Amino acid sequence: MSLRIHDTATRSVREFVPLEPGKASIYLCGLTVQGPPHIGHVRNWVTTDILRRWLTHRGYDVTLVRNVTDIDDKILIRSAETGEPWWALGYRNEREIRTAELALGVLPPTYEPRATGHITEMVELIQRLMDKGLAYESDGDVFFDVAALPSYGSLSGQKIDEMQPAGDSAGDARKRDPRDFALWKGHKPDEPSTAAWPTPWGRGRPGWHLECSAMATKYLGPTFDIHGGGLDLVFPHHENELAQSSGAGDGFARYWMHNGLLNLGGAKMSKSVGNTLQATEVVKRWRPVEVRYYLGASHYRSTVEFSPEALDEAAAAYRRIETFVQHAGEAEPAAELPAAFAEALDDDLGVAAALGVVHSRVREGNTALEQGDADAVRAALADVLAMTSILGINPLDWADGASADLVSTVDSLVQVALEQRANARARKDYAAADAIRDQLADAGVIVEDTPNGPRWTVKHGG
RNA sequence: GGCGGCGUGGCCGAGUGGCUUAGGCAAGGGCCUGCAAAGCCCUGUACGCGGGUUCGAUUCCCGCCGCCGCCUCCA
Repeated sequence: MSLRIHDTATRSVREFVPLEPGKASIYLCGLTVQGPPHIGHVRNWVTTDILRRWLTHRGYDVTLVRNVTDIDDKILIRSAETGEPWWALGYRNEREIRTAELALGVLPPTYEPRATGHITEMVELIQRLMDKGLAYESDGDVFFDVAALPSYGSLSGQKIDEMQPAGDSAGDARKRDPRDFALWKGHKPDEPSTAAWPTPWGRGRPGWHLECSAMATKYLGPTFDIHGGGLDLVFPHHENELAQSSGAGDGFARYWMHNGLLNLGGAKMSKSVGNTLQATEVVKRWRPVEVRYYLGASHYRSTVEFSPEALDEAAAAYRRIETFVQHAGEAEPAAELPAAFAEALDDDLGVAAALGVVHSRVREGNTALEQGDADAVRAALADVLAMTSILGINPLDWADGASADLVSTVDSLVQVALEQRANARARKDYAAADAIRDQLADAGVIVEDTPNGPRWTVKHGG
């Protein structure tokens, strides 16, 4: 079977057939860098990361573009409030993205373009829309003429006449229609002069939707495979992107993938609501790999109500896998994945079902371990490593970075203690034996007895 | 008002017109063990409510209730 993914535009699961054989192009809407990333954003990255790893495993050469919106109303407002230059604010938060991404094992995008670096492309796109009669200039601003594009609303299923006219911009007298949206915003006197660029229609800055159309097309071409983002972006953002690009004559995205939102306290985690949990904070309380397991474990299209208890459970589930890997010795990751695992991921990225397969193999591996069936242990381990690598949670990749020398040294020291403990146990002085074990535990070394003698591991925090 | 989604056993979370009806966490019992830990085995019989279709529905249809998202900046 081949990969099938849910496409918002058709509201159905469709077989993924790339534009070019052997290649997959993905555009993901990134952050507006008014603030640091929260774990709702991280969930989106983890989903995309798994998709990317899966496509790569399937033999596709993946190009992933995730933009940075580094100029927008909110950034300027925030800058005005704090006195920090808008661009400094943007760079600072952009660095936070990279930090969080790195911590969570999310592979960095192929390209990560900033909006302000693509003004030329945006102006060209506006010009094309103007030439087609789909955009008009009005008192320094340039708007998209929604009524001139009959297909407007097709992505989100919105009926244009049923839309609730609301919001500040709806009543803008410069618009021909309240639903028209800004492609370009004329410079206002109270805004910094650095936040304005020259255009045929005067100085100003780009509208949010325009940025993505321009950047996606620049790096992926007029038509590309997958456009991703959070469910909250379907309307108006993605609808407007589609209107701009298709209006200009580009094919644009062939599949629209939207991930469900992460809720906190019963409401969508968002900067506007203020119920955000910063990625850096979560990673302090749980190991990053555990957070990654948690965020990836439920289906990407479902809503997740964030809860510390659920994250604890996810962490326990991950540790079960990790413990097996630690006990199982060594093996090369399997060249071929278990069929059920592959089928689960092919079915619209069924990570939860795929994890079920991982845990089944772990149980089989543990049984083999108990029975001393080395071949079966190795086979199970090989499968587990291969599967967890696809999901970005291979315990070996997340192992603490102690050098081999250090491990060897600690092992020698622990062996000395274990010898004393063995002596104590031999003379049935269990109080002394347990004292040694407790002391090691205090030092972070967990000792477990097995039929083949004691083994030790370093305790994980959290 | 319009568009879309969700409600599964103590918890998280897949899934399916009937088949032994995922997986994890927690709980109880057992095995192993000096103890502990890890692990293995067993147990729990769930699908918001009310109708309908069907030989049979948690799964399809209708209604209702509850929750969430979008229609305004938001991954």
